[in-house]
Amino acid sequence: MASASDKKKPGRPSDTAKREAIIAAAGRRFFEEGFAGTAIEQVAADAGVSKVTIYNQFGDKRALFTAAVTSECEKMRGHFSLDSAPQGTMRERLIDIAKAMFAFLSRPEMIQFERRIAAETEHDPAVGQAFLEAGPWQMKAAFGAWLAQADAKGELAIADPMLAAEQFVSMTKGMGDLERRFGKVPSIEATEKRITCAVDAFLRAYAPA
Amino acid sequence: MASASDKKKPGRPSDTAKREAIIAAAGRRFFEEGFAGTAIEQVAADAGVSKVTIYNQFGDKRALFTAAVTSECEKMRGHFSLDSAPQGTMRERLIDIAKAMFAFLSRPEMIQFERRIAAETEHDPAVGQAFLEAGPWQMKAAFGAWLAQADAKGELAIADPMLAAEQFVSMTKGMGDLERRFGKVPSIEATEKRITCAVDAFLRAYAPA
DNA sequence: ACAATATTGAACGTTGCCGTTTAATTGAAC
DNA sequence: GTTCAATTAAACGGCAACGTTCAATATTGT
Repeated sequence: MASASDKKKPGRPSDTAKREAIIAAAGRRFFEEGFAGTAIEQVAADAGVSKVTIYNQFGDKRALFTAAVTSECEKMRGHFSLDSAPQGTMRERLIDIAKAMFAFLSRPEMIQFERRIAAETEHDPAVGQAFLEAGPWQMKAAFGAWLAQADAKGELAIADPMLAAEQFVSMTKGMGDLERRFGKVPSIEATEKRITCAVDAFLRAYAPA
Repeated sequence: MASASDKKKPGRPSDTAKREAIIAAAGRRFFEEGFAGTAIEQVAADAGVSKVTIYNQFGDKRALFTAAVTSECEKMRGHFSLDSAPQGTMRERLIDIAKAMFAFLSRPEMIQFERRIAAETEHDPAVGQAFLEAGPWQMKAAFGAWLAQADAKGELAIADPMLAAEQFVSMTKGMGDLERRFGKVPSIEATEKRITCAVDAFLRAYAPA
């Protein structure tokens, strides 16, 4: 039986390459200039596309925005993995994980993206929800499971892994990402120190008996 | 000798009450709708003032924005104090402080303000800098001093109080303020548990020998 | 009273931008 | 080649908003 997707529409098909170019250009503009500050004609120019094509494919400025957001969220989904460095002592492994996390989270594009999503959440809560599900919550679940496994193996003594995961991530970030969000780039040394001290504090708090 | 401020300009003086009303209205609009999304005529209407008055007093839309930001930062400056509950055990005191901090930081106006400042920092780094100095950095210094005092009295064993202050604040916030920034309001119970567990972890990590 | 400045309401020019329309072209499928 | 739909450039209507100008009025110091 032929499914609905088998129905080949007659005529010229829409150019998917252009569609992707549009979404990419829209993301760049939206996450840099904001929603109200972005002109669709500028997006069209960036994508090398006519403005009418955008309206034909997305219909609306807000629809284009949500398309850009969901695209970015999909790119983010599962982008962070914990398979880095399963070797070494627990302290070394935690430091590696913390470094990878911090590096992933403090990329300029990520900071930019978070800023805009947060600002836009006020008018469209669904945007914030989508981001939370695609990013932070997935990361928390993955790392929480990792900690639960460490607890089961007796390498750590953690009663509530999900909460400990939050504490760990929060401590490694410290005020670092906050400062970044407000324009100050922390030095390498400060970041290193922050991470190692956070790991040490975490280990003192959750060392097995 | 007469200073420059003694020079009284002839003619009608500018109405300071109106000026404050303008700044207040501008803050409300800017921090709710964003810079690009705010219409000066709307600000004028909110403040019960003519649009020309705004341009006479501030000259520019961006100047009005920075005036609103600095005003808000001044209101924030020193608004948070640590004199709450100097009684009780260390655990009780820390819990009280953490609750006060979290309550202060997760007020809707504060979340809104942070969102907009972060978004605007991209185009005007001075805005982010001003916010950091008026808010987070002052708070960190105050609480760091508090921890150093506790260390001196032997109630805690903290080598680097400033860094420990970051860790404490970060843990008590956990993902709470992040979720708030993206639209999810955490439940009272979750917040309470997060705070007490953070305090306990902090005490395990920094208990005196 | 007078001079000097503030404030106001209204209107204006300009710009930017959303969303639509039109006519013409291009490209794929049959 | 025909047919159907996507794409394009250009132009338009309309709207919102910035910033300015102007004449009239209000408010203060001398």
